[in-house]
Amino acid sequence: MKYNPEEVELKWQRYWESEGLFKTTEDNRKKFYCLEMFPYPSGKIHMGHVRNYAIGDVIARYKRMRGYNVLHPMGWDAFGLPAENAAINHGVHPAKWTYENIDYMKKQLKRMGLSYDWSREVTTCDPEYYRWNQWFFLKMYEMGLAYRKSSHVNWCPTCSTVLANEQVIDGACWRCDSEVVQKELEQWFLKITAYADELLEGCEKLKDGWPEHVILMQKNWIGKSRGVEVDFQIEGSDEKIRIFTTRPDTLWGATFVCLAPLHPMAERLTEDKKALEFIRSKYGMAEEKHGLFTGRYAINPVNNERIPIYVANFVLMEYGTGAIMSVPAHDQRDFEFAKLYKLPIKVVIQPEDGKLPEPLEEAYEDEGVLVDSAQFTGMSSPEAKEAIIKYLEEKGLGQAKVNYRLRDWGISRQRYWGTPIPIIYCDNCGIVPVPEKDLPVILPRDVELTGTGMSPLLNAEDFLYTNCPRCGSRARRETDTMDTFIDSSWYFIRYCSRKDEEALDRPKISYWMPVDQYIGGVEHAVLHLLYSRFFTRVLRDLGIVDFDEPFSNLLTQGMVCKETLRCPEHGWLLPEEVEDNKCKKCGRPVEHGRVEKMSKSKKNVIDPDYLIKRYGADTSRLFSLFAAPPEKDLEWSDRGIEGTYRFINRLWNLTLQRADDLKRVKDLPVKTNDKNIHLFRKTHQSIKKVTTDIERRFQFNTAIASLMELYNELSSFRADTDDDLTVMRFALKNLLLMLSPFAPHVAEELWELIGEKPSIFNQPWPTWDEEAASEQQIELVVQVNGKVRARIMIPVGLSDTEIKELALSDERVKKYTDGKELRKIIVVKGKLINIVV
RNA sequence: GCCGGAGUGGCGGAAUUGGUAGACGCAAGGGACUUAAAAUCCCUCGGGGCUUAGCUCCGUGCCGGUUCGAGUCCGGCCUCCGGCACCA
Repeated sequence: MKYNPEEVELKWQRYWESEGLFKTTEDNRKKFYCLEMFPYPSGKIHMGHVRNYAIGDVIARYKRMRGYNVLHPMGWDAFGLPAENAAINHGVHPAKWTYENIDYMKKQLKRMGLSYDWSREVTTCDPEYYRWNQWFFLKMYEMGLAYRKSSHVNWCPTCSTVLANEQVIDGACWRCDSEVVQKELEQWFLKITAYADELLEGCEKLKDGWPEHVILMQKNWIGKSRGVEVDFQIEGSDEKIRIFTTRPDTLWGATFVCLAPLHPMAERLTEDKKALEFIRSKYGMAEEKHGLFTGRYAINPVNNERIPIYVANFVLMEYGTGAIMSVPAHDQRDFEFAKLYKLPIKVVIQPEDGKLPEPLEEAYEDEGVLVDSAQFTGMSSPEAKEAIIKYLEEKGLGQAKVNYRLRDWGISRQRYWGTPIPIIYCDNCGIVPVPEKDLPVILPRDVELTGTGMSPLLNAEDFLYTNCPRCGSRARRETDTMDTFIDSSWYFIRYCSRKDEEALDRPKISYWMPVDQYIGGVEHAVLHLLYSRFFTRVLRDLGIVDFDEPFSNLLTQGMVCKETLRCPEHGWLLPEEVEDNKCKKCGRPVEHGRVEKMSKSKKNVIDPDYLIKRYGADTSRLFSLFAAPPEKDLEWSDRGIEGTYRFINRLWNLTLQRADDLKRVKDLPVKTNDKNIHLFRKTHQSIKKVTTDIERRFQFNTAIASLMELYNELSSFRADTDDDLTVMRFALKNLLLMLSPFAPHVAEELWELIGEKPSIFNQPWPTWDEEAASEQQIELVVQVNGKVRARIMIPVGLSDTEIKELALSDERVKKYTDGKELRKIIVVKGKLINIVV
């Protein structure tokens, strides 16, 4: 019988479903929560999903066999802009588009044979899901964590809508390419900065379970820095300018003060409003520096020097106090600004070894020794920082201060396809939160999506107008919807109970949470993970959860990449548009580009549907796990998947050939002999290798390699006696057990074929016997002066002296040692001996 | 610019704490089977040299160091990939 993946896979998928094998409930076993980042239902799954979910499924199935009660859910990150664009471009309602995509993608995931408990499926655009977004928002509003503030946003004048930062490409709108302007708009914010320090400190707890670089990115994003705020008196005024600096050791080198263009004092101090307007228009443009002298001076509080006050486009209003002291000698930005406007540059830090050149060619930003700094002259930078902060505090001139680069999270979106923000604006009562009993505030279906105006909800009158919950008079609803990152900030908690159960079931949450293993792309290393960590802490403060960190372990998988093909005339090409290395359309030679992340625009994609049809789910999964370790990028290879397919076929054919014999014989124990002991030992070695490879950072590629080795041993084994067959049965059973998390369907089928009862997933993971795995003889490597000169087989357990004697008496070794003085002999147990002459 | 990560055969990748570099797979070459092809199976497979059943030298981006011994540790460079990018 020929291996027919589709037949085998559908058979077992039906079996698993009818047995309810992956339905999970709480019990007294040790739990394991295995979670993969849920997809956006964009239409079809792509190879990145295949890889992500294959990795997660191996872990879930493996942990299950190790006796854990495994929670392995799946759902849909279903709100978002593409649905709205589909509506605008193709006239299909976002809801219809989204739910149809979900249907299709769910079929695809089921066809992959993933071990999900679908009864917990989450769909974020479902009112029963997003009502909780609204509930959390109301709670945060009560806690003072949600507030409304006017802020500057990216605005596309052509589309007349707000753009997220990632939708601004080189200062232009991603959709229509027109120049993006800054506009002031009232927006809702969540006070994530209230948790800045906690989120930073929490990184320590993640050290064991998260990749170092992700923790680092989180830390950088939070960006804690210690410094001091200092007041500079404005000459001829009672007012002071408060600046923030992390370099109080350079205070004596300040030669001017700069205000952010939007600093309230910039307006007051500047006469030339036109010039100020110009500087404001250059705000945030990193390429060029622009400044405007206000005509006023400030007094440096430490030396009473009179220094000019500028407005500068590079000074950020959002960070620190929105004003800085400028020390051009020791800050490159200030240096460039000083050069541009011919301002003095005053050196107050000298490097420990040597002297700075005069004139300076660039700022000296490193630490050093203070000069020309009154009583602090001669101190080192770190020591001076402390001393000067103390001095400023004592004199009442300044105060130590910690700043974060993390900003509060702006969650308002002028879009339709998202969670309505549950707020009502009443002319009498002002901002009124929607009462909890009125949740969910349902997103109306019947709206017109044109893509050019403001939020379509502004035209949905039934939605827009309501009565004020406080005074009953006619009032308006908030028409902005929430950032979709809200949806994904707590979905892992919703999975803890089934769809038809209570959403925030505390005992269930405390049983399953935190997530033991989270798996997803590194593109979410900052935002999604940070927001989830923030939400978890808010939920903790609400008494809903009893832990701080939602994800104990994180695996960030690499991208799936493929070579790009390009015709000089027709652009990117699909493989089938190429023949004999030439473009089919024009016959020009094809350029083989770099190996890049698969993307539709570059046409270097592989369609999972095609793969599964051609090779089956098992081969597709196995290859994506074998081709590279999970956290590294995976390079697609057509030949590679053929090889994986051949492996499964070989295993299939071998099992079928011997199935009758193997069914006939008993399981172990058996008396091993010189011939079959190799296979017996190899099996134990393989169990050890595969288990440690999975346990130790999920090295599935090498685990699969050892399964192939075991297969190779098995296929070259000639079973002559029943004892031989028993050993063979033992080897094959273990091979199938170990293969089952990787290629579940074929493992299940072959398991049944050799007379075992399904399901293989109710079997425990095999264990190895250290003694049975150890070799009787080892190959000893003999080095002379570090070079390999001989390899000799020796029995295990010899003493160092015996090993030395054996090594020194070897002819090949003698050649190098004869007549020479032995200086030192190093013996590495069980491996190697190095003779130094 | 700053902060990370990586660089190993023709290719994807192995190599546990410093201890046999190249596991496993792919490609390639040779052979068996076949009327033939595909599929399958077997053998070879980092490079050079020699007196070629063997022996020997070189070899993990480059230069240096530590060590009996370095792909692995240390210092300095080069290239590629990712993140942040005026955060004072």
